[in-house]
Formats: sequence, C-alpha cells, structure tokens
Amino acid sequence: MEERYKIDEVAKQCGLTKRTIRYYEELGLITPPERTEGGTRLYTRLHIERLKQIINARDVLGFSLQEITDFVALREQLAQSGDAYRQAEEVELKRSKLLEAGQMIDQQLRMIDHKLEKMKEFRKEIERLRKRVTEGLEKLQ
Amino acid sequence: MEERYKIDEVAKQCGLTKRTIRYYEELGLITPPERTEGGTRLYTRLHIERLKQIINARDVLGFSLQEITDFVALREQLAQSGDAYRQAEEVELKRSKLLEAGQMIDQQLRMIDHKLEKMKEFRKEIERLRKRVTEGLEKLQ
DNA sequence: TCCTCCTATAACGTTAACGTCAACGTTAGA
DNA sequence: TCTAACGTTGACGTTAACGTTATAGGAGGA
Repeated sequence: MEERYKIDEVAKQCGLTKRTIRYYEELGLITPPERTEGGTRLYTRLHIERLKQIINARDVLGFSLQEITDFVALREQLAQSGDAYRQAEEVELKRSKLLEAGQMIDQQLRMIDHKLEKMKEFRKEIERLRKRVTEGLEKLQ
Repeated sequence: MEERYKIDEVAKQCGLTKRTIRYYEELGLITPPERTEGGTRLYTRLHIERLKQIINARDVLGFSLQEITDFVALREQLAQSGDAYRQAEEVELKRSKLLEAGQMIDQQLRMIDHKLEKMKEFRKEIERLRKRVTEGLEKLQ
C-alpha cells in the first residue's frame, strides 16, 4: 500500500481548497508531506485523516486555527513523551509535563461538556419553534 | 419594574464591549433600544437576554453573525405570523411561509444533531488522551 | 453652574482565514 | 518531445468581526 496523493486529490477528499491545505501546513497543523524531486507534495492517508479531524474541530467545535495548533502541539508532546525516561533527572521533568498536559485536557473536557449542555438547550429551543410552526399549519386547515 | 440599563451596564452583564453591542444593533441582531432625549441608549432585560442568546449561538454553536441574523429574521417572521390571516388570499401565503420556515427549522435540527454527534466523538478522543496521561503518571511512580 | 465621567457618531485600523493572481517549474500522456 | 494540465512560491486582496481614536455632546452629583 503506502499510497500517496497529490494536493488536488486531498482537497477533493476533504472538501478543502488547495490553498487552505498549504496554509494549514504553513501554520503547522499538519506535518509537511514528502515531496517529489520536482517539489510536488505527496500526502498519505494519515494526512487526510488529520485534515478531517481539523475540519471537525474547526466547524463543529468552533475552534480557531490557533487553538487547534495548541491542541496539535499537546498531542505531539504526549506522543514524544511515550519513551525516553532513562535518566533520573528527566523523570521529574516528565512528570510535570504530564501534569500540565492533564490540566489542559481536563480544561478541554469541561469546555466540551459546557458546549454540549448549551447545545442541548439550543436544540430544545429550536424544537419549540418547530412545534409552533406545526400547530400554525394545523390551524390553517 | 421596567428597569432600563445603559450600555456599560449591559456590556458588563453580558461580557461584551460597548462597541460590540452597538455593532450588533447595527447588524439588526437586537432591536434598537429606546433613547433618552440626549440619545443615550436605554436597554431592557429583554435586550440582555437576547444578547446572551446571541453569545451562545456565536460561541457554542459557532454560528456566524450572518447566520444569527437569518435566524433572528426567522423568529420574527414566526412572531408576526401569529395573528392576521383574515383575508382568504393571505391564507395561502401564510401557509407557504410556514412551510418554508418548517424546512429551515428541520435543517437546523439536523445540523445541530450532526454537531452533537461529532462533539461526542471528539469528547471520547479527549478522554482517550487523558487516560494515556493518567497511565503515564502511574508508571512514573 | 461646573466638572467629571459616560455616551454618541464617524472613520480608520487590525487580525484571522483564506482568495486570487502572476510567474514559473513539473507531470504525464499522445 | 511537446504540450495541456497541474503544482509551487510569493505577494497582494478580501471579508467578518470587531478595536481604536477623535471629536463632540449628555448625565448627574458637589
């Protein structure tokens, strides 16, 4: 396997423009893909999955690209810290990093729960509106 | 009762700036408040409630101000159409308006449900991250 | 009445998130 | 090999959603 995709293919699969994809790379939201000798970008499935996640965070959660950047950085921190704590001094450092990451994650969780609740409230509001419309239509006939 | 608030008070209660409040009025997101003889805006509780709803739609649902404007217009349509269908010709008009409104509302409902689902997915993703952090901390001690 | 703080309008400035255009090199098929 | 279609890098343009500044006039307490 190990299939590679050029930027136009990726754009169509994700519903983004080519410009946007390059822009996201520029911001560090996705890792720079391989290139051909001529400079053409060659993306993998992972890139596409990542882009779809970003679109989700952007559209559904309303995150700014800056917030997503921070989040991506956090994930990378965690990915890196999986290994390499051979030295005793590093242990304390790693612990504090993990604690900090935990704080941030908990904060994100609280924020998401808050959004979920507000969104459910909003849904009920909309349902009330629909009920009024339905009743209005019934009255008409 | 019928208490009135000046713009700075409203700004503090809503967590907005005065500029933003005037801007939202300019866009038609809130009805223009009464004025004193000198021109000072005097807001009611209703204005404040409305502003809080707008903030919710903006921050939680990620709606653009344009989308909120449309939504506000829809609500007003429905509020108006509660009465006044004395003439026979108006009945058909009202029916079509109600049908159109119903379409839009259903669309909104589907969109919200979609967002709710995606948000829950995202929440699980974050929880997985937290689990990894917790496990990492346990391994350290 | 005066003085200080608040408010109003108008107009220009700013930032994020891309769009668009130009100028040029790359790919790949006939 | 040639060429049409696609890709690359700047660089400037655009829009939404306000911020900021300037200028001028109201509110209200001593």
